[in-house]
Amino acid sequence: MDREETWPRVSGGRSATLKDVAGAAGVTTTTVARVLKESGYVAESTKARVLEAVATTGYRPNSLARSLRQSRSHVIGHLLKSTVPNPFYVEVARGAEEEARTRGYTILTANVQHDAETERRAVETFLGWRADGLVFSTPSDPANVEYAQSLGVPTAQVERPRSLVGHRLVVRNYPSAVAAMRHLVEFGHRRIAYVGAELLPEDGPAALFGYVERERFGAWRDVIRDIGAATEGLARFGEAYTIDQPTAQGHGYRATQALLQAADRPTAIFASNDILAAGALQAIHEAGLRCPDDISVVGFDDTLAGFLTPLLTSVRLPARRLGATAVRLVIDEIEGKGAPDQHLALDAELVLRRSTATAPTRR
Amino acid sequence: MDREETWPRVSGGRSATLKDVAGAAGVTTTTVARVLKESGYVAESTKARVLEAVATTGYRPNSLARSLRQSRSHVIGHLLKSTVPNPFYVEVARGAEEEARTRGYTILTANVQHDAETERRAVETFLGWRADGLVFSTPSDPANVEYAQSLGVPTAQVERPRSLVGHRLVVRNYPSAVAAMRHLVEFGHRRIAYVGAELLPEDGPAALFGYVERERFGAWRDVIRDIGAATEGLARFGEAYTIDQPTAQGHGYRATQALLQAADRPTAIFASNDILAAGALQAIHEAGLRCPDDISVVGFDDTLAGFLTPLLTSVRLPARRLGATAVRLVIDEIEGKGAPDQHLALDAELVLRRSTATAPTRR
DNA sequence: CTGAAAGCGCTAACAT
DNA sequence: ATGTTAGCGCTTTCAG
Repeated sequence: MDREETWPRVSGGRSATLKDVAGAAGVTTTTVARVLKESGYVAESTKARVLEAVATTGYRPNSLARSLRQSRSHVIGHLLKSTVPNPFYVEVARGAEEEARTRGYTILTANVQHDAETERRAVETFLGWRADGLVFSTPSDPANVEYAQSLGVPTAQVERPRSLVGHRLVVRNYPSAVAAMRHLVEFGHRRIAYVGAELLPEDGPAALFGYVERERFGAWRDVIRDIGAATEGLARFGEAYTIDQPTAQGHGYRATQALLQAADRPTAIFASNDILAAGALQAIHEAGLRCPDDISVVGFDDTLAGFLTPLLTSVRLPARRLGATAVRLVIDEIEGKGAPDQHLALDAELVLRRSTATAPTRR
Repeated sequence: MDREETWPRVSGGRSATLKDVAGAAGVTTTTVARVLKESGYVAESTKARVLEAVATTGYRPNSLARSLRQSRSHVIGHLLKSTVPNPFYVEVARGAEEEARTRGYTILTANVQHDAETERRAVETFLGWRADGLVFSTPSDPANVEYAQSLGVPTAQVERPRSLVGHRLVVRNYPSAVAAMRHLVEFGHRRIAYVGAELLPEDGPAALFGYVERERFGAWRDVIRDIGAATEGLARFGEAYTIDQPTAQGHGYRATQALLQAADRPTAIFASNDILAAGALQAIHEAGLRCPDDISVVGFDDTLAGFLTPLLTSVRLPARRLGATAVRLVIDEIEGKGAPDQHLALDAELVLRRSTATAPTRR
């Protein structure tokens, strides 16, 4: 009587079931279900009694039972290649979760590193939970996508598709990369280096996902050609997403170091992601040069840009929308609306900051 | 006969059940279950037949049905406050998933921003799926932790607990913060500024989670006192985890700007996280000064350190272990091993890089 | 407007 | 060494 507060619960520690609610309200489980789903005719008086019973018993629907009965889990499995530290994927995950929530779905996430085997196990786990759909951001092995798809489970591949089956969502890198290059050209730069990831062959298995690097590099090459400038020795390829743990230095740093030692060094660097650009800034600083006074730098992805010195001009990817759209396509397919195997391209956007400026006059 | 390959499946598109396997093997579901669980006696010959049937039908256990039947989902809900961009939480998530996987559990993740209401909804979702335990990294509202706990669901709070119930995992910030300060002192610094988050009152609701900032600040204050140096005007508090979107500038930048304008400016800055340190480096650069020649900087968390110029000396948090340990404590409690309400503290580690050097001789 | 009954796929106690 | 049976909590006909 004088107890402070008590959580509504069924005695015994187990949580209340429909039956408990029905018992408390003096009706059957069918009626309770009708009230909760707001479907079918229920007398106002019984409805009130049921609602009260729901409150006092602390009833919470059991998603397990519902999913089993309906053969529909309302679960979307999300395989995230969360290359640490990449805020891009965090944003993709957020977009995915928001979209899923508004549509009454739950997202199950698995952080897959670069590994095909871990990815396969994650797919198995998701299918074990009878996930209604799968989102790969991004896939490690096309076989895993095709496996799910062959089982009739809708899939979407985000940013770097590896298979032609299921939905594919890509980023239109080329226009914004061209914009970044033109931005440099407008500042009078003609000697612009490219520091990026290794290009993958246009045919063969890498054809699909290699488009990212090809578009970024293509923009560099095309603009350089347009202005009739030189390219020799100015394109440097290497491992783009990791940095050595002990030295904290990677391809961006080393490539820039090499570029700066050349007799005719570039006045600007176009890096194919922010991690590489960060390395470029470190090398520039160590060489006793200043960005953007001596050399301009643009990055890509806009992940680290706001934290670097100087603030980095970069291209922002539509991460959140990528995640949300992937989930939307998958749910639409699950629910029988919308065409399968859609292929969408989303736009990126150049964000101007402080790392670009007028090219220094010729030494 | 000449079909290339066919995915093992039961006709009709639905996935195979125990019954399908049993039918194919000419036994009952019980026997199949026994073979799959490797428990009880099964004749070698039947075992072989069953295994073959499993393969040809493409049987995959239904976790939904199993969980419902056992009243144990083997699911851990993980509420992640993924303040973008914070690789710390990504690492916590990885640690949690690895531990869960090795113990046969699945992690359900929800990215909760700073929001108590979103967190509450996520808890509801997890409980709807009958999660066996919950990990808060970190909680937004103590009521949500207490709610789960009151329902008999084991919880763990990571890094910044807000409630005294359930397991709590904290980081021992003080010793490594002192180490960072002593490192500066050994380089001859005496005028060391503190740039950090607002301190929270030691009593009241913030007492619990405010320890992080109090320990970091306390280390600064204690070492400064030990060496008998000045503190006036050298501690700057503000919003520590976000930066303005348009200007990409935050407290770290502005506080440092102010410190540098003072007549007797500090020779070193102790920032209470890497985001603040990044801002400090930006301000130092813009003021025409050089780090570490003119001014040294140390950060905390080691999230951005490897990407900054110069490479930042910072304190690394045991993120992965935090996630793994939280999951371990929760699972142990679920399985009835290990004490409830444990309170563990994990150590952090100073990582020396390039942003600290000998103090400049007095101007 | 409400109830009875079957069954989603699995497990576990109890036979045989 | 294998089978029978009941039931986890819910939804969904089908009756009334």
